[in-house]
Amino acid sequence: MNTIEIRKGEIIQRSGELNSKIYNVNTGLLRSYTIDDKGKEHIYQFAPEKWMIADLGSPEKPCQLFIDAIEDSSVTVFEKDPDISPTDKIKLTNRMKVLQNRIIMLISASALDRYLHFIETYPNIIERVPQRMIASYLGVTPEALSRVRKNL
Amino acid sequence: MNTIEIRKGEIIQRSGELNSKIYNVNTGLLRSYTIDDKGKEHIYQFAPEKWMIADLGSPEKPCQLFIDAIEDSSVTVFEKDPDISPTDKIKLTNRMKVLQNRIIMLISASALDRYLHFIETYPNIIERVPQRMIASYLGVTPEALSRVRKNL
DNA sequence: CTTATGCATTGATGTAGATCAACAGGTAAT
DNA sequence: ATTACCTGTTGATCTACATCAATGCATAAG
Repeated sequence: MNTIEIRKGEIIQRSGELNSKIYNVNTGLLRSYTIDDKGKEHIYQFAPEKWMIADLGSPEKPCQLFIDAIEDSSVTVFEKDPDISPTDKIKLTNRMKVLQNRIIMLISASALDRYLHFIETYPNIIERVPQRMIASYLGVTPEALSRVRKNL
Repeated sequence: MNTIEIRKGEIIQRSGELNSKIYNVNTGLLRSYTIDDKGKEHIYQFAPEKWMIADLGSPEKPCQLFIDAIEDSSVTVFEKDPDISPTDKIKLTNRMKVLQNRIIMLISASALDRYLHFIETYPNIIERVPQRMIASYLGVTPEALSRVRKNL
């Protein structure tokens, strides 16, 4: 468990690598994402201050997510430890709530509704992230998001 | 922590209710789902033997998921306890891996690919569940899934 | 047997969002 | 200042999937 500085654009985990770390963001902003066979990025998660970010696969298996910094960041690195603290437990639960909501949005809501839900859930992130990344997170194209926004 | 029997079709949790329970399936098959404003179901999770199922929102807030039994089932009921055992921790981690994969599928894969991924991940569930429920899980209509299957 | 209910399939048509392409402003590098 | 790059926007077209509606086929109920 140590703290490291990551500069904007720096990749700290690549798809296919082995990795047993969980990152806790102190300052800045990270993201995790996949790159599909057409070279297209699909963002899985944003992690601003106080959020955890990791590929949750088994430590001995190659992970499927890239993680990099959208802003210069300071993160604390943990091992994927079977022993977790009560605080981390709460975070884990919160994280799962987010996943739950997101899946529901993805299977049931239009691009517009997903966007509205997003700005409600992450009001602070919108200004810090390029629009195309939000589109990626929402599972739509940047063009589609631009058109959604045009209609307020 | 006690064990209860649930008959096929029985609803053990409704959207809007307060609920602080986590269900561990011993035998049978449960599902959780939402119903949108058009009355359409969107399945969030299937839970066969040895799986956990719950709405992970705060215990004091109304939950958003329905949970019912697709088959006669026997389930063990737990409180959403901040203290979890190492075994449960592993289950929780597995659960999050599933969520991760599912989100990636939803934001990046076609109906066909999602279906292929599904039968790979849950080969045993396909035969036990009506096709329209799988469609719901995949976030497509039954008609669309039927057409996907027609092309092998 | 007859009727009813639920599921899968098929066809016709509609539409949200993808794709492709061009263009405009902003910022960084030379 | 000039070039290059990146992001967002807008338009034209395409397509995957939704929607609506009808049909067949089971199993269950009278």
